[in-house]
Amino acid sequence: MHSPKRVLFLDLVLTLFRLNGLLIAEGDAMTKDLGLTHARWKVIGAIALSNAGLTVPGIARVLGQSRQAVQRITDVMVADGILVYTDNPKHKRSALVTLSEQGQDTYTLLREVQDPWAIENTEDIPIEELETTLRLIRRLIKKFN
Amino acid sequence: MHSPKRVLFLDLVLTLFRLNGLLIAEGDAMTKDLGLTHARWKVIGAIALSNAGLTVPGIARVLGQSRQAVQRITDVMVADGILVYTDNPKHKRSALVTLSEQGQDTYTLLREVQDPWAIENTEDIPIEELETTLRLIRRLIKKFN
DNA sequence: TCAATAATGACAATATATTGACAAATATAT
DNA sequence: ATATATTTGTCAATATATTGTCATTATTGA
Repeated sequence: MHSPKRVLFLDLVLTLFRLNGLLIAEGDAMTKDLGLTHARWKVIGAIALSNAGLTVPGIARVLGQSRQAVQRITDVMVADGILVYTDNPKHKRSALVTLSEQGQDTYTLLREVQDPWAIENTEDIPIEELETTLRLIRRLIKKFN
Repeated sequence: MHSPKRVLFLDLVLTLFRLNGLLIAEGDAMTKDLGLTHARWKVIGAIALSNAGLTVPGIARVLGQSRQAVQRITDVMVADGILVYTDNPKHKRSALVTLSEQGQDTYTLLREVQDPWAIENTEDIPIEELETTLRLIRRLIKKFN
């Protein structure tokens, strides 16, 4: 029994792996001069895109990574003065991770390269397709959570 | 100036990172009993989905990874008897990576869990949305290649 | 309320991946 | 053809990520 949907989906999964790698490479190239690595700009991006504050495990969930991996990199970034652990009213031990002043400066610089990049690469893509894709990705995330 | 497309895209990127992690977790859970890790089933999947043969750098390109990382894991898998390096008529040094008999058996077992998984998780998703998404992802890959 | 369950920080061991470098093979352009 | 650029295998150093464990804190359900 042939199921084109099955093949489509497995193809999509493989393609997502590939895009994931390419996006990381794009980001690394983009942030080379800012002294960032993908482990770092991912964390900064996750914090920046969050409305409420994020804890270390929260960042890990957003990024689809283990909390230990995120903890490791946030510890280094706090030591480097890019991030700050701030009191979390909802949890005694699990601090909120926020951008320090220096971190905000870094984020500003990041935006200066990231925004044109985002605009340039979506120029020829209809907004409806972006929305359909984002909705589908979110739907899959919900399944796998 | 607000650009909803820019935000949409950055959101999509972050969401893709997350799905990437969840897909790896899904695959690892699915293949736990087969003695596979994501580094391994990704390689098997890439080979299986390729029509022509794949070299180590070819697999790396498909997976969006460094060729060195793939070389490392294929070396181990060859030592374990899952993969075989076979003559590449098009290149003197760069062998084609193929499944051994044992590797094909493993792939059969993989399919037995992967297929139902793929079917189950696309049941409620219209094929048009899958196609739109796959097309968009491919379009992005082309940009970043 | 309070017992059971889940989430979290911390630490360690291991696996996986990137980056850089070099020589050999291949592809490209002129 | 042939010089130039790219690709590839290999090795090494380093960065990043996962997995497992345990004590502590939060959350949930009865």
